[in-house]
Amino acid sequence: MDSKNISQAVIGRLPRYYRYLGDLKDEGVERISSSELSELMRVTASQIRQDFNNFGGFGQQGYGYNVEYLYNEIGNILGLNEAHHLIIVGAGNLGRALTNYSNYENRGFIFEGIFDADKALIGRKIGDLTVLPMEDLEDFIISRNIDIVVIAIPKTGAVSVADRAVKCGIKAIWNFAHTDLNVPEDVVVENVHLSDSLMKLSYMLTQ
Amino acid sequence: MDSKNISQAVIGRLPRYYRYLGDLKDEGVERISSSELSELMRVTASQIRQDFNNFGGFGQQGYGYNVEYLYNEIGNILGLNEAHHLIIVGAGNLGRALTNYSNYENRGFIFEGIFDADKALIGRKIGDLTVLPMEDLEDFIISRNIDIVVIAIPKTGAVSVADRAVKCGIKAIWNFAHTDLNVPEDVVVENVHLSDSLMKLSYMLTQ
DNA sequence: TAGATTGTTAATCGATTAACAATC
DNA sequence: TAGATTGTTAATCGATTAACAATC
Repeated sequence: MDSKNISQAVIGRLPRYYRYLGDLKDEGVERISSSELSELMRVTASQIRQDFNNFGGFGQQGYGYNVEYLYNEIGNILGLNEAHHLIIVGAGNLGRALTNYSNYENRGFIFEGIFDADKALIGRKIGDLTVLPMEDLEDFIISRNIDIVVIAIPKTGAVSVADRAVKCGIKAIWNFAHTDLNVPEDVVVENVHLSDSLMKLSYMLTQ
Repeated sequence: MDSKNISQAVIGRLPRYYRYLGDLKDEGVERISSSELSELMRVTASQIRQDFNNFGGFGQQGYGYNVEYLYNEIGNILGLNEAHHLIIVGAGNLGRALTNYSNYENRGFIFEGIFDADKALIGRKIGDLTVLPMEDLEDFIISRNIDIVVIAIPKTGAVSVADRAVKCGIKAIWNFAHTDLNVPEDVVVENVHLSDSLMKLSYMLTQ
């Protein structure tokens, strides 16, 4: 819960810890040592202990870590105890796929609306949501107190949508468009560049 | 084109260089210096030069880099000049979204088939493809010489699909399931764990 | 208490940045 | 030739691993 500067490397590993600890918890495992977890996750035990100690000690000498406690603590560090209000811009296949994330795994993420520029899609039901027109974006963000905007449209429209959302005071963008977004310092951007990922795969194949 | 060990950090940056160079090329820019590119991409010029020099010199003292030449070279390093044959397992929204990647940006990636366990989906058309039943997986991979399997199903089925595909000799897996896959050393796995990405976003929001 | 395992310091390794000689 | 900018070496910084004293 400390706010000293945690490196990106550490943060990037937290969700994976969270995933493994969740699985262990579901299997009814009560305690685990850094060396057991190390073997399971194929990382060094040193790294595990160092990572956890960035946030203060979660373990106990001679015993190890309590799985459920550690799971919850990491969840808190990740902010999963807080509710986040999202909208999706883009009601194509990708946007629709992402609406599923509200259900099971990530209960803290509440998808409040989905938008599209295509007149043919407006009014269509996608799960509990109804596709809204782009003109409603600003009003909706403000009235519903939206934190996070998911950009699931091609790069041509992405920059302008990001700008509009930023002007309304959103705090974060989950960006699936193949472009980088320039936003003010206090707005967080998490990019998912699928084509970059596919290129990395391609690179590894040529080796 | 060198095969000395290139670090993951460098490889991870190549697609981004490729993206920026592609844009510059499209804008008709002929040459660029590391310091100009540095400003554009917000990384250090030193890093750019170091990165490129992992693969031999692409530039010229006093001039900089030729945009088109550099773009093509990085494309070759990434293996984009070679054809890759893919199938998608999972014809849900995510699987459907991914079929689009064959079209525009990544011409080297040829999506040959899409599979699903859901009887209701089998036979349905998705773009040029027809949804095939899971029983056909092995025959299809072998007869069509498939390199890459895209796993776009929930984690419950993912491990067994990966195993079946590996047995047929596929070389790589693009994994969207929320689980790690254990595969032989010579099979490449590129994970896209969307929920991990969302958790990272959540973490950054709490800071 | 003895054994186990953490928390934490120190050592190593690798990646990034700075500097500059080579050269177009 | 002079100016510009790379390629590359050296310095710095940060992340990972190893080691061990603290302690449950």
